[in-house]
Amino acid sequence: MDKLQIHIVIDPNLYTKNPESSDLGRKIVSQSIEMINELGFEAFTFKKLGTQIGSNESSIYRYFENKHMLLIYLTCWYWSWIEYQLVFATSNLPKPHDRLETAIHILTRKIDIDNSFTFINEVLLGKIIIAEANKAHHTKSVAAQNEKGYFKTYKRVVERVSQMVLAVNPTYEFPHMLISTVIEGSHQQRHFSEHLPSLTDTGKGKSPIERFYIDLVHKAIV
Amino acid sequence: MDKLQIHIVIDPNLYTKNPESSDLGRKIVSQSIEMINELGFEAFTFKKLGTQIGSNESSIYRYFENKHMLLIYLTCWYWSWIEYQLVFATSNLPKPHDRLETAIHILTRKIDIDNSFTFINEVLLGKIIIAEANKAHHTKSVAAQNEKGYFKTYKRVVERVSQMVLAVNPTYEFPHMLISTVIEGSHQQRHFSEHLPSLTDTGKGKSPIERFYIDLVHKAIV
DNA sequence: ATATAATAATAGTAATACTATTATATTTGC
DNA sequence: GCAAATATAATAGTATTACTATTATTATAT
Repeated sequence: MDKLQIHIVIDPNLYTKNPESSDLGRKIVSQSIEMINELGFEAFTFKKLGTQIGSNESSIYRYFENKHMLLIYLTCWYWSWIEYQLVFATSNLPKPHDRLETAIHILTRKIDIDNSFTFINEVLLGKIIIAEANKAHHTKSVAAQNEKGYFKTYKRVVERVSQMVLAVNPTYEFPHMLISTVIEGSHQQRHFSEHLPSLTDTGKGKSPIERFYIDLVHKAIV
Repeated sequence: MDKLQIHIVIDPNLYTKNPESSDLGRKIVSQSIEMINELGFEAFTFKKLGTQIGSNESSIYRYFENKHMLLIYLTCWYWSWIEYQLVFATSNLPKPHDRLETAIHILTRKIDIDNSFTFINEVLLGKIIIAEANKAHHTKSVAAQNEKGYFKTYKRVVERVSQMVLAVNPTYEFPHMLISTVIEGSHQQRHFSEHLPSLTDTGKGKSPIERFYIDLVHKAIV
């Protein structure tokens, strides 16, 4: 059977020229994911990327204003992808409790490859989000203009799941804090479990991170 | 009455020359805190700092290998300071539950000035930790060598409070994840509440962040 | 008063993050 | 099939960064 081909639409403010519109553009995106993973975001440059994909630094600038915007583009893609999974996976669940548990599962689980999207390696992208995404948050200059556009998808994800929390318990006072804590926390835990295991309790049974957060949310809102 | 003067000792591996040993050194530390706040860590350079304190770029290099090490120094100072408060505030509390609640309070509360430490502005330093500290975590190059030294204090804080969790409930499975989630989460929430309020539930009553996390921990480990 | 250490001034380098200009392909419209 | 438009590549250049090295000056300690 044919694969379901879905298309994630990205806010045009995040790029100068749509990278999906050409071969070079797609190469820029897919190879940048690889390279940011290998080198880290600091050491990653458009010059190196150009060399890697057999193209020129200046050509990359026609797609993205700078490497920060590229990171924002990637982050935005990631959250749109998560949102899609969220909506898809919860669409047929009538019970609020099941819906919420499924949502938390999606937010906290280990990322797997999704063949619906050809030129993006979701596993590597997930690692970038975990390791580097706060750099997008915390850049003073970028903030002003792009905060709105960039955070739109992320906010929507938090909002959606917060609504699921309220569906389970309409009187719970802190749904947004709970969900953003879960999202950021689970990313942090995955990062720690690789680099600083003593800050986690990994190794305890299977999928401890998911179990921890599902348990946490459940107890919090009862 | 005289102020209690306490001295926070920092691992000598984190500096080339002890900044507390000279006037210039103290100026470097205190002014860097101001400047990183104003400019953000990216835009902050030793050259600018030198100009600001009427000294030379190259003189600053005699104290810190580079600006990343300075950030690590500051972060380390911060966690040592938190640890000191933690130990101090819980020292006379016999009941495990009170000890834990006090600890969570210290980890999540808004930072206030502490006159025991003359040349460091804790409020601004706290903002730096919230806004910029993950940059210290997530730099691939720095990681290898300095992770150990740098994370020592942070880990100790997590470990201490995790022990308090276990004192309340010895069977709780995820004490480290819980505490590191609380620490990172509360920082994130303070950042969001200033810049992206829709990701939080600020405005709901007084000290919502503290209340949220105290409630969360309490329910989690019951 | 001299030796030692700390700081400041100056200069220089390699790399980064771009911008601008021009040349060369490639696509598309007619 | 050819001109016009567009996309890409090559080259060069600039300001800034993150340093290092060298030398000069100042303060301090003995």
